Amino acid sequence: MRISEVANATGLSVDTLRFYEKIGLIEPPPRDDAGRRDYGEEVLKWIRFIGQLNATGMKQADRVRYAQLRAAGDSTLKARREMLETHREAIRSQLSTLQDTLALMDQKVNLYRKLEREIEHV
Amino acid sequence: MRISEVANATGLSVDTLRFYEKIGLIEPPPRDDAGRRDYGEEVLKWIRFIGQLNATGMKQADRVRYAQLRAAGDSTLKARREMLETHREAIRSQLSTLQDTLALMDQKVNLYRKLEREIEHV
DNA sequence: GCTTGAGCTGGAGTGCACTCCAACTCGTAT
DNA sequence: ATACGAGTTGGAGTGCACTCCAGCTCAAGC
Repeated sequence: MRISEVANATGLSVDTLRFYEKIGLIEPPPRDDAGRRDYGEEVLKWIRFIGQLNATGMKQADRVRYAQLRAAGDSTLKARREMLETHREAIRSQLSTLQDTLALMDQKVNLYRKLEREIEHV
Repeated sequence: MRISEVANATGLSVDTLRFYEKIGLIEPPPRDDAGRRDYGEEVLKWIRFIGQLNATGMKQADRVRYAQLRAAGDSTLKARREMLETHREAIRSQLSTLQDTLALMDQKVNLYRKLEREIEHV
């Protein structure tokens, strides 16, 4: 796959893909005869995964660290698991913040509706 | 209340409080005889609220817009309610991303534990 | 009356995560 | 043969949300 195809398939820009490679978040893919990046299919799964880590608030430095552990092979399984467990806790705490705030939004929206009706009736 | 007390009570820094005032997120409080900011208690509630909007991903520009509507009084009730409803939807979508990713973390952690055991037994 | 500490202002600096640019090389279509 | 589009590099620029700084004033304690 060429870089533009990966961009299309993932929603990342071509520039972001090269940037991710530069910082070590994506393994440098092999090149074709013209020197162009030639990605394998498996990169799509990886990009989706780091996208999920991103969307759930993992810092870039940590994603890079995870990527490097992954690239280093089986000896880093424990370290990777520990990172995921830490992130899992971060997600749990975000979930509870979001749930609290969702309840607050519901409450405020109802209050505002009520106030809007009262003002209308003046 | 003086600015350092507000900082202490909210966890924001003194600089951030002044910055929030500069961009219109906090109403300029009255000053004492020496020209120092003299905050009322109600600012704490407001800061906690904007902190929740922040923690749930509302952009600064939108929080400022909400603050300005609030400062403008009752005629903006509808606009504020609509902002909160929009944000409520954003929260719902974040919740589902987080839940999906939490499930994925659980799955991966279990897989990693399994692999660690297998490698240990070699 | 002098030091210390908190607060003040306007403006510069920081860190993160991209995003864009100039100047170049290839491969394909006309 | 040439024009065009997609790709390449190294490096500069952007936007967000703070964070820090210099140089100042003021109030309270010794």
